[in-house]
Amino acid sequence: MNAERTTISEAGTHVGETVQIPGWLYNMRKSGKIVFPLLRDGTGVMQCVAVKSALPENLFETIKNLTQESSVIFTGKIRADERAPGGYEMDVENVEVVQRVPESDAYPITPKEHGIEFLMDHRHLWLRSQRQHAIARVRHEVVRAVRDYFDSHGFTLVDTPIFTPAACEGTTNLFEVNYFEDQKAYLTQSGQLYNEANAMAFGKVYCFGPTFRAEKSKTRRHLTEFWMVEPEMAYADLDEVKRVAEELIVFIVGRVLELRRPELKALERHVSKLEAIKAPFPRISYDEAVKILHSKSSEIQWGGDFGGTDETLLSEGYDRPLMVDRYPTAVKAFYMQPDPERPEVAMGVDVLAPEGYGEIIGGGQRIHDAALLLRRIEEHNLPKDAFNWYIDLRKYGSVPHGGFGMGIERCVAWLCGLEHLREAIAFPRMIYRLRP
RNA sequence: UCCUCAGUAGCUCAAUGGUAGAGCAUUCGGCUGUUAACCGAAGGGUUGUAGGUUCGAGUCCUACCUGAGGAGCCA
Repeated sequence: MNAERTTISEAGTHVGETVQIPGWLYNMRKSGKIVFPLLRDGTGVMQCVAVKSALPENLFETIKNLTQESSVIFTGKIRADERAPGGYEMDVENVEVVQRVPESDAYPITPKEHGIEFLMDHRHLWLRSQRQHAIARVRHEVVRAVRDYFDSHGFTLVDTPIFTPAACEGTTNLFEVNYFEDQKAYLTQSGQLYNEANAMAFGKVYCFGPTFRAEKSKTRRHLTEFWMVEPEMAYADLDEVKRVAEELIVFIVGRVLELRRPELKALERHVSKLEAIKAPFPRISYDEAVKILHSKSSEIQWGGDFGGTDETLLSEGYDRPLMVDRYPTAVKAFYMQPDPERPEVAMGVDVLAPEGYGEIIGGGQRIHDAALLLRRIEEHNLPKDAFNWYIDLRKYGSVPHGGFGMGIERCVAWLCGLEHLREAIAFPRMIYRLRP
């Protein structure tokens, strides 16, 4: 039989034709002399129909005795049917069983409920479920939108190293690795410092890759390995950083709404919440944020950083991402440009996603004055020698510049309405989970 | 590192200190339009580990292990 091979997503273009679809058995409902195998092929799930009277005896028995997640190649005629969830069904004419999962070692993830521990232990199989499939496709769309946005706005992709000789910020939250016999290296927690060098070479750059934080955080908002996109722009001030961050988010949300509606529906995401994401985003200062928090009976003191609850309290008053700028210089990184009119606050901005999803973007304007940068490095007790190259950037044609980092998983979790970041990446790495 | 909660059948969960049970999954039987299909039957257990209290512990106590949620820290 030489039927044309196709996919479930393309089945609608083959109505009336006999085609071949390779995939896996997702589930099967049986009713005596008629069975309904659900075929999954990575592009979708399609209900097939096998009728005993229309098939050779042994073929019908083969189909009827298939087990969940067995790999199969179904051949049959595509038919539009209102009763089918996807709109199309296949009347099965033949099946090639590539590998039949034995009953003695049945597929562990059944169509019923499972606990998170079990599912995380079987993450390599859990990815086959429709929900995980939808999340992965939204993530793909987010990544594609990020790249399209920067690629079409004059940014050059210049990726930064994963191995770094020293910390960008503190040293306590870095993963240390042996670098041959006598050296230590650290896994990057941000490409920003190198990004600044790249920005002085190319004007506008971005890097996009995994970052690592050895913080012992055990919450739904933390991973030890996550993906971050970081743009950096020469001749950009804080307002420009905020403008780009806003434009990027609006672009991403628009793309996901345009191309991933079926996935959002599968995730039961309230699309109206995402349709509200339009420029301009509300912009408030840290000072105002503290006042708002006090009015909501938070006990935050001026000078402290926001906790998870504070971020939720702040964002709940808005239907779109909230930009908070001018944090106390003391709680921010050493390279943050102080406000010339109020040196006690820094020209940094955090973007808090709505619905309590917290900080998805952090960034700001960097110090461009060599003397000030040197002073900050000393104040933070950082090893000056390690930063000589970074200080060079202020010696040879220094310009005001800035950028930000956006956490991909937090962005995906927000767009998908996930309760936990661990579902936003295929194989999450968390403090107490390194497998599978 | 700290706080809270939880570990019972392959999975999700019940079980007043007194004979360990149900649903799903699996196997067998029934059903030609099912939508997490349904109906009937069967098999399936060292109750996370080690101690302790008790006539008797899944249940109470101690320690440890594993996991979950949170705090601090952070995207």
